[in-house]
Amino acid sequence: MSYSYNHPRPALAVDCVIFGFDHREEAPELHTLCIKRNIEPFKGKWALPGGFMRMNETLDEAAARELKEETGVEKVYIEQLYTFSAPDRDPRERVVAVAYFALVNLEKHSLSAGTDADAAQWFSVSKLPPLAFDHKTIVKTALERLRGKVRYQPVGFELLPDEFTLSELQALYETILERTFDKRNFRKKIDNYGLLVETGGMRRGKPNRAAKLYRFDSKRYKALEKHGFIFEL
Amino acid sequence: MSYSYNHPRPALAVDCVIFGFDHREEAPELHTLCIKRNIEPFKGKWALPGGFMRMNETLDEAAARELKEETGVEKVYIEQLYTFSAPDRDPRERVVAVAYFALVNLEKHSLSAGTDADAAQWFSVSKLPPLAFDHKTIVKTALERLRGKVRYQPVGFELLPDEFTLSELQALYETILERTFDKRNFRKKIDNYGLLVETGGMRRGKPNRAAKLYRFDSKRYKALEKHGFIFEL
DNA sequence: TATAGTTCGTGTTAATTTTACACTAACTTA
DNA sequence: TAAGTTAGTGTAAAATTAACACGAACTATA
Repeated sequence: MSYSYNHPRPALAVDCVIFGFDHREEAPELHTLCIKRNIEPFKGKWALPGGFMRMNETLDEAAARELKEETGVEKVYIEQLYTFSAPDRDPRERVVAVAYFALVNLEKHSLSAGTDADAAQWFSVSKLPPLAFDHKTIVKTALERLRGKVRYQPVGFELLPDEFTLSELQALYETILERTFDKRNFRKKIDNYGLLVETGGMRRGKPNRAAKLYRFDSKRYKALEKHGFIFEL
Repeated sequence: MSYSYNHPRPALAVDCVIFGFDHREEAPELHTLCIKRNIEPFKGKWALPGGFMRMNETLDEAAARELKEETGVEKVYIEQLYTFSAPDRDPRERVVAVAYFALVNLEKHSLSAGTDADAAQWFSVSKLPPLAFDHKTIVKTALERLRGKVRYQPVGFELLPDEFTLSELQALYETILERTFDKRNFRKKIDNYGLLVETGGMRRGKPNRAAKLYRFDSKRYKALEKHGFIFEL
């Protein structure tokens, strides 16, 4: 058994992989929000936002807090990803990191003009800069989890604005899963689940036919989920 | 950013949910291996095997070590499950627990006659005794993960002996997923994947027709997996 | 104000996959 | 040798998925 409360202890940090998606891009991509470190170690390098857990908060709370403190992002979808514990992942001393991943609508959370571009920046996941610590591994793990998750849980909507078009939704799935879908078949499937509601609005502003706007009916999903319904794309 | 290495720190423990399955039972059930605590807190209560991470090992290593030390189980399938951090989950002081789940063949790991039944015992997951700390929550989380995982990754085989019959495999899936499968359809599907190899042996000893023995072809699975193949039940 | 350019929205058919379903074979025990 | 039990096998109907093309609606600009 050997429980003892007097072992030396690692520091315990949380790090957040924040995925953002901008449906307005022509060739949309997943993005991740990185922070430029202003202290050692890895001073000046890009890193995932994060920090140490406090003794009066849970890890979930610590992740949400760091997210807000470092990037202003709050009230978004966030879930625990994995705990990383390579003994040398921090060059100074032992730090175990509990990684989280968050999904945000990049449009809503695009960095305001006044923001110091040196402090925080979105990078497309295919063109990440070198990252501090083992953060590259963390991002990779988060991507794999997102790809797995998106197929059987409707989390993709978290990456879109509240109102979105079916084409935007399709582009999102095509981006994440790196494949294409047939437009009519995709719509048929989404339609059948009955999880989308027309808002009445239209997406205008582009030189082509306007598209209907929908929102995700999360109440209905929760109800269906209880009866064993499984979303699957 | 606010990285600092001088915060107060929680203790960091690992706990293991060990799932075992005995194909010889008439109404087979999933089991979990519990340890009786011989020190405070929760002295005398059942708990998941676990202990503190050491400064020179990873969490994976700590989990494997505790598993072996406390139950003798080694070289089995094990993966990180989730990190639990409720501030009051340990009545003494702050302890964050990284939970793992392991899958073992209960037959191979049944407690040898000499073992002190007071020290370690298998419980069917539907009849768990009260558990120390938040270990009940951990088991519940592990079960959910196992149910989700088993459907799209061939981990079920880890719960069976190296050689098993198709009926045993079917009973395993029916037990975990709490549903039944049609015998012919089940076999057809498994057959199509081409992941089972006849060993030539037969399961004898029961007063009925002997059944062919198979083993899981993990090499073939790994090869297929690389090309995007997804096992799905 | 007409035309070119672009995305939106829609239905049918064939192919594939999934489901439902029942009997004989093989072995053991009495 | 008969009774009891599990092993092993195929086919047809139903449901799901995949393939495929064109008119509608909107904007910009000629």
